[in-house]
This record gives sequence, C-alpha cells and structure tokens, in this order.
Amino acid sequence: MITLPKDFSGAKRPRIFDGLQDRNLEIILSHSVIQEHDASHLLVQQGDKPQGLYLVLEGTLKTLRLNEEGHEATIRMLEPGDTCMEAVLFMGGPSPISVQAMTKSKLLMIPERIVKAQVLEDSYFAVNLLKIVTHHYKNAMHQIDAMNIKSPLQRVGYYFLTKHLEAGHENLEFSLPFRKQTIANYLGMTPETFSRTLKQMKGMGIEVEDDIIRMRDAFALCHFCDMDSASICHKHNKEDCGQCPLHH
Amino acid sequence: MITLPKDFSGAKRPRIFDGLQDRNLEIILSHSVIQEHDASHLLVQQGDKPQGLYLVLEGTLKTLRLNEEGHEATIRMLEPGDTCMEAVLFMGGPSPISVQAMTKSKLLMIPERIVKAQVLEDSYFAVNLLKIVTHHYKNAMHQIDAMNIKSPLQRVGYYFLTKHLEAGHENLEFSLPFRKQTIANYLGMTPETFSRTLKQMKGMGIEVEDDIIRMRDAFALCHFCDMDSASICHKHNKEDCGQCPLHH
DNA sequence: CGGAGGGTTGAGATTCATCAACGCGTGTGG
DNA sequence: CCACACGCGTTGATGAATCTCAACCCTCCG
Repeated sequence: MITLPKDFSGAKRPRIFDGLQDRNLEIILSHSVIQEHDASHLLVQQGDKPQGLYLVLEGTLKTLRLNEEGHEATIRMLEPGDTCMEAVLFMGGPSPISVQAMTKSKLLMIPERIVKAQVLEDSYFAVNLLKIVTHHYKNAMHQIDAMNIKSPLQRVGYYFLTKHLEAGHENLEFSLPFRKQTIANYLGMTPETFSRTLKQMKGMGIEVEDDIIRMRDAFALCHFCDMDSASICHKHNKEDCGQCPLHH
Repeated sequence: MITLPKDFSGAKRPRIFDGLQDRNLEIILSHSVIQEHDASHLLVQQGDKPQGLYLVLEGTLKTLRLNEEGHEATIRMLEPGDTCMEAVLFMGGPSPISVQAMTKSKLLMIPERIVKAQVLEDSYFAVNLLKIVTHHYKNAMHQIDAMNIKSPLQRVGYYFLTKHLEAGHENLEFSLPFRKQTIANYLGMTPETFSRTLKQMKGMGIEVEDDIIRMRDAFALCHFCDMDSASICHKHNKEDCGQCPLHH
C-alpha cells in the first residue's frame, strides 16, 4: 500500500484528494504506482495514448507542445502537489501534449481506468477534477490573452504578481520556482527578451538577484493587477492601491 | 416547461445533455430560463460573479478578454449547441472572461446552483461537463501553441483543416462560420494579416471567395496536419497523405 | 444618394527574435 | 590542483515579421 508524504512542502497539498473519504482514497492508492524519472526524460509524448493521471511527489516537470522545427511551447510547469494528464484522459484521442521532467522526479501514477471509475463512483472526486481542470483552463486563458494583447513587461509583471500573492502578500521577497529560460518560454518570449525585461523592471522598484525577486514596496506590482488577481489580493479596495489599472 | 428544439441545425447536438436520463434533464430544464440578446450585447463581463451556464439555441457569441487599452483577445466562438461559462462556475471567484453576442441570440441559462447540484447528483452530467471543459482546454492549448510557435499561415491552415474535417472529409468546400475579423482575432492576428494570409493560400490550392473556402484537392490542407487532427482524419495512414508533416 | 461597416491593399514603423560573443559558476578529468 | 568544457544567463547588433495607419472598394440599408 502506498502512503502519501504527510507534508507537501511549500504548503501545496494535492487538491485532487481534497475531502475524499478514506475508503475512496485507499481504492485509488491501492491501484496506483510510484514512478521515478531523471531530468529531461519524456514521460508522455504528443500522440501517445494517455496511461493515467500523474501526481507530482518530488521534483518539477512541464507540459509542452513541439512543432516540426523543434520549437517548444510550454503549457504548464508542475511542482510537488500538482497533477497533469487529468484533462487529457477526458479529451478522447491521443495526448495533445508531452510531459517532461525538468529535474529528477518522483510521481504517483493513477491508471486511466481507476480515474474514470472513481469519477462515476465518487462525485467529490469528480468535482475535484472539475475544479482542477477549470483552474488549468483559466491559466490557459491568461496565457492566450497575455500573448495576444500584453507586452513582455506586462506578462512578466503579471507572473510576478501571482508569485507574490502565492508567497503571501506581507512578503516583499519571493523566488522563481523554475529556470529563467523555462519561465521565459512559458510566457511566450525568448530568454533574451526575458532578461531585458527584468532589467526594465529594476526601474519600477523590482530588484532581481539571481532567482530572488525583491519588491521596493507592497505596491510595486500593482501596475499589473487584473480582476483575477484583485480577487485574491488583500490590499484590493482596502488600502491605497492607487496604481492599480482597475481604478482608472 | 421548456422544450429544446429537436433539431440543432448543423448536426451540433448539445453535448451537455448527452445520455442524460429524462428525469434529470427535466429537473435541469424546469429550473432554466430562456434569454434573448441583441448583437454586440455583453451578457457577462470580466469580473462579474457568474450566474449560470449558457447553452446557445440560436445565434453566435464569443468569449473574450479585454485589456486596459481596449484590445481584445477572443477565447472561443460559439454556435448553436455550444455552451459557455460551465468552466467559470467551477473556478471560484469572478469571471475571467466576458461573453458577447455577435448576432441576435437565444440562450438557455441554467442557474449556477442547479448545475452544481446536478454534478453531485448525476455522475453522467459531471462527466459531460468534464468532457466539455477538457475539450475547451485542448483548444486553448492549440491556441497557445499556435501563437507561440506557428506562423500566421500555419494558424489559418490549421483552423481551415479543422473546419474541413468538421464539414466532412469528402467535402471540398466549406464556409467560414464567423466574420473574418473575428476569426483573425481568435487566431491572434489582425484582419489585415488574415487577409494577406488568405491570398498566400491561393498559391497552395485553396481558393477563397467571400466566406466560402474551396480546396483544389483533398490533400490541400495536409500540410497543416498534426496528431490531433490526424486522429480524426479518415485519410490518415490510409491513402497518400504524403504532404503530412507527421510523415517526415 | 449618402453613410457605415467589412474587407482588402499599400507603405512605414516597431518590436521582438535571431545570431554571436562574453562572463560566470560548476563539475570533471588529467 | 588546475585546465577545460559546459550550461545558464546576459548583452549587443542586426533583421525579419507583423502591427499600425491610411486609403480604397464594395455591399447593404436607410
């Protein structure tokens, strides 16, 4: 029997198991398997028949699409507690994405038939999946919008804002969870453009030292606020918040 | 009691009701309301609390995001039989998207609480929602990938390929279901670039006359094939298919 | 007849990707 | 212990691609 690590470091508990009864959780775990992969290994390739759902226990991975020239579009970047391939299981057909380990990783793989059976059995599990997939979809909308109508500066700023809010709004410092080139590609720009954009942000009160980001004050990122970030920002509509584009 | 139109013209039956028991369908319909909206009316605005799920009965709509400068990113374009806001209901928080009628439209609105109750009650309804949302997510992935690593020609080509496959592979002619500028924005380019791209396609055996697209032969769009389209293409791995980039 | 909106075409400006070189830290093997 | 190669990130110069702006044609409709 597989036992989950009690502590998902970084306060990220796997949302996929939220509120499940022990009995149902045991059914899932008893049919799942642990997998380990080295950095840069491709677990899933575009066009593969999906095998199951992956829960990240240790390490980092990304989901991506490749074109013929070998250029890559990063869809998501995963940390412990995150899952992938849940959505693909319900799309029907081959996987539209590849999944690649960015570091040595340890995963829990829940086979497709167990996932599909549990969705029919346990409506809480079904709702968990719905919440997870819709959350991915929301991020995808932000990506689309970002690449269409946002400048590189705005994209980086918004990304930083979400990281800042994740880290806790009282914290004026946070760190980038991935390699810069990975984040750059996720944001739809080259590493060079990303680097130049960071330099540009120094003039806006945001200092960058390697992968540590320091904000001059709590409002340094308010330029990049939108409705979605405002709804989870504690400053919104309380304190100053004057720079916020929503207040124009 | 609301009765659904028997015939959803264009062979698009609403997937949200697929395989539901009459009893459960009646529960949903008895709590839903019909809405009508004029062209260009905004049903939902970014930041609104979502009211419910919308099923298009007549007309066309789009979901979109706006930035401060008024630039717009089209997320989806809806025809009769399509639904929207299903995903938003499960995201929590305010709606990240606006929904706008492109033509005079007639909709069925299923209130949020009915949707959420039915998901817990009826696992088939839950699975329908999962399939729909993951399908949207798949399209969103294509959009992201397209804007990152595809040229305008490839984006238009892929869009045409999907329309061609929808229309039936034996059909060498299909029509654009939306205004050109709308499609252009959906594909992340300006109407000008879209127009120039169409001209470019004439040299590849694809004639455009207003909103009618004519292919010289059944392989004219094979350049733009990928794994996802291949899995629903009847020519794939059967006949020639030589231009297909998958075969290089 | 005149105006409005969609679509097309042309010329110019802008922006970002590309290519190349460099600094730096790390790990490796002689 | 040092030399070296390698990967990541940065910086600079260049060019290509697409957006922008403007003018035009066409159809539709009052």
